[in-house]
Amino acid sequence: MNSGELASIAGVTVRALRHYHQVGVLPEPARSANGYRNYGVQDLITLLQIKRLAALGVPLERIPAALSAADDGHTELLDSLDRELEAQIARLTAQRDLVAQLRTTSAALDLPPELGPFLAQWSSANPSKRLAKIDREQSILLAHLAGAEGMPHLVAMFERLSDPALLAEMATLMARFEALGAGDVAGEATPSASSDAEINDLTEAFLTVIVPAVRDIREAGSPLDFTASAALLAEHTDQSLTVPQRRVLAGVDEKLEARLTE
Amino acid sequence: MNSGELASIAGVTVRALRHYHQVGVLPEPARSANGYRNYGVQDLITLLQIKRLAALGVPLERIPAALSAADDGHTELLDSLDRELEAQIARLTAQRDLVAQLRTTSAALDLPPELGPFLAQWSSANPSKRLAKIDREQSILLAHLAGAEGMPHLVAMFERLSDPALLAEMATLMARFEALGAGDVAGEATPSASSDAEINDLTEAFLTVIVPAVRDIREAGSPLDFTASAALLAEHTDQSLTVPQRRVLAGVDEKLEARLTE
DNA sequence: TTGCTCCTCACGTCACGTGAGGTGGC
DNA sequence: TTGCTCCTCACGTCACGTGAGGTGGC
Repeated sequence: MNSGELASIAGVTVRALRHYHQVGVLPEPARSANGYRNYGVQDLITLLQIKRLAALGVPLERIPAALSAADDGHTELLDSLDRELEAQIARLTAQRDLVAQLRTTSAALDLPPELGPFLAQWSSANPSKRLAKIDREQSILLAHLAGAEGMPHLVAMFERLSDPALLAEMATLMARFEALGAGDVAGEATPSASSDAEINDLTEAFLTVIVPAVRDIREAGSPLDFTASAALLAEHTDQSLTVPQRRVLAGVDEKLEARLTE
Repeated sequence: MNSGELASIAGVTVRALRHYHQVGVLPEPARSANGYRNYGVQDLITLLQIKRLAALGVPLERIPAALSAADDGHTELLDSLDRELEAQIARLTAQRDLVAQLRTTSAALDLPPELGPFLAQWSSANPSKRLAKIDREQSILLAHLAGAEGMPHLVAMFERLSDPALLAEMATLMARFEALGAGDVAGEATPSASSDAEINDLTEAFLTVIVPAVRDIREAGSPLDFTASAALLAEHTDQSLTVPQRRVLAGVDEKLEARLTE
């Protein structure tokens, strides 16, 4: 039997035979005068044994030991294979569940499925692509910073912010916000055309709308604390917003605490 | 943020960052004067997006396209991920079922689980290690040659051969067979001490015991046909048996057909 | 000076797949 | 001479892990 015959009888490729020789699970047979390998039945048997063990998930390296071991000494090997397979299946099943969840909610892939619906809702209420993107990126950051333990609390927060009345009010405010200095993104380049009056007005409007929600969230006693990551979050909004928009945000930030305790 | 900071915030290794740069999913950031990479929040966001898509099973190569695609254009991607995961889980589950089957029957790993119990039974009836090994190897060959379609018929054959009465008779015959020329394995080296009379006696005894079983198997109309592989199977027994043992087998082979039609 | 972080190669992983380039056999 | 099989390198796969060897920063 030469390589081709053995391979086709056993149902493997010739390259696989070579590989088995290389790693030492299948002994090199004698050669014919022309250099062709000359296999015997024993090689076929060994090859079939290799195939069977490999199909069970035994790594090639461990096959020689497994084959020469006493017939009943395989308990340990089978146990470890089973554990390994169980773990792999669990991982893949979790992945598939995630995929299924994303399919049913048809939300963005790059944020946690729990938050997807909120973001979808917000962006449909607020047609600005730019602001929607900022929201999504901010959510990605918040979700990661909150961690798995913080997720339920983050969800609770997002739920409060999705109050229909609040959303309705936010929609008009966001339109005004979007209109603020549209054009000069992330740079002091052109001094904005927006008047200080509009900036102040908008700041106050935001505060009015937001304060009750923030109050509720505070009172819920969420353990979430992003102060350690405030710099990161600030860097993000700074990069993404126009100068007048940043002024509004800064104003809201500055006055929020005072308004909350009023 | 330098590499170490970004990596620890995002929960990846620094080497992973380098890899993402190399394959182009994460842009190279600017460098500080000392050559250190200087990352920003955008890099963190991108990194978190990469982690999330990778966790879904999206290959790195496809991540940039997935991230820049329209939010709702992911149906196709999710479908293919789901199919892929389903197939993988099915494969692993089949493997695990196999492992479980081998654990409960605690049979040899290198033969099909369906045949394991028969071999275990035979080898316990016949304590010769050498003969048991030959049986096992022969079974491995037969199982492969029969293929998946032939397995049920092979099992039926093995079942018939496991008839308790037949096994009891075979046990004593196999002891005599094993005693035949023990010592000169697979070579004409020492002319065997076994008498021609014992060889003839044993041949006849085997025929008497085997003929009814073979008759039943023939009548069952099994579609199995190993004549195409007869040379392979013969090579195997020739290699594994002593000269007098081979004489017995040859005798059985020669006279079997005639006895069947008597 | 010591310890820590950063940097750039570059090989290893696992079981082969896939050419590249060359030589016997019918 | 042509087509087929065999042979030996040797690189590629996928997402990084793991040193090796060298240089700034506190």
